[in-house]
Amino acid sequence: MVHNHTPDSNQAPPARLEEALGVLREHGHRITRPRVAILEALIARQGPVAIEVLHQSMPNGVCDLATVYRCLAAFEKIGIVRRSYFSEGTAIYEFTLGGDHHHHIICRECQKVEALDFCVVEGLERLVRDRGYRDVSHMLEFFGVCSTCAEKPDPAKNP
Amino acid sequence: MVHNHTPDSNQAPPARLEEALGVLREHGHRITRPRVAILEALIARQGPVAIEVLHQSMPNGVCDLATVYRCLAAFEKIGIVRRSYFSEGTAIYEFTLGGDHHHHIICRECQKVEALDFCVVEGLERLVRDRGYRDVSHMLEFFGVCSTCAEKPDPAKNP
DNA sequence: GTGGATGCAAAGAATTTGCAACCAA
DNA sequence: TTGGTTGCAAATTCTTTGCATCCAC
Repeated sequence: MVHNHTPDSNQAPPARLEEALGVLREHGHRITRPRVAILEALIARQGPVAIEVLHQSMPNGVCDLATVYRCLAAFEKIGIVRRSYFSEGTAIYEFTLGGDHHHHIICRECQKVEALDFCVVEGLERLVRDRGYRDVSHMLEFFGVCSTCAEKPDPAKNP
Repeated sequence: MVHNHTPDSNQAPPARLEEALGVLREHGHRITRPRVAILEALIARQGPVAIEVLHQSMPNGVCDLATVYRCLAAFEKIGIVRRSYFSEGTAIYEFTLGGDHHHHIICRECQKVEALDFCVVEGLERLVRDRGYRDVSHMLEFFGVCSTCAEKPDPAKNP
């Protein structure tokens, strides 16, 4: 039920990067060092990430925070990433190319993300469509405190 | 499957207000004019509202915006309201007392929100708990373009 | 060479907080 | 009376934007 090692990829990372670069080209966007770095960080993360966290996970000084915001906004428009706003109010982005539709379990303490390979909700989208809605999509995420964090007395960030 | 008129109330509005005031007292909070006004506006709304919108819907000058933020945060702690962050990044609060757990359909164009009275996901939380997570919760929302917006050539904000 | 992209800094928007005055219990 | 609340304003945090410079094509 839960993937531990390759949470959300059906393709190897290099292939996913290539696919993303291809989509960028198709849309007339340029392939720049910051963009490649952002995509690599996104793919490496294998799940939803906050922009700030993504930026910090990138090689020192390879890219400005403002650029991360701009690129992710551009990536979203052409379907490379998905943006959402979990419970904390800060934007979260997730790489979407080449992966199955799935959901996550996010630890409230350490923010660790695990993917779940089931989705029982798709059938429900039909009900929403029957209601007259078009382009229906959904978002489902689980939150909790992972066993590792639950054992620690202090809420230290330690996956 | 979809409630159109009373999205999330099993009780009449006055009863809901009384229940909320009772919860406030139980937790040692005071009943003030701003708080009653906020609760009334929340109950009248019968669904999720953005804080700014809620504030504007209240009687002229009855309460400061900062107070709305503070009260809603307090209400959330004692279970009177639920906070979430749909797609726009601004916080949304919803009155929850006397209502069932449920989810929403949000129109991507006009942001109209309708409530759905089912939740098939709760059973799945068990799977997450079995995985070792504690304090498990989930978030599920549907997005789409409502029939009214789908008919309009321009994406004007018109529910 | 040229227009799209980036870095830096400043602007905006949303939310939180400090503090003195206020009022519900 | 008294500590919880509020209003107002300043401070934070997150995100967007202006503009000169830079670089991918």
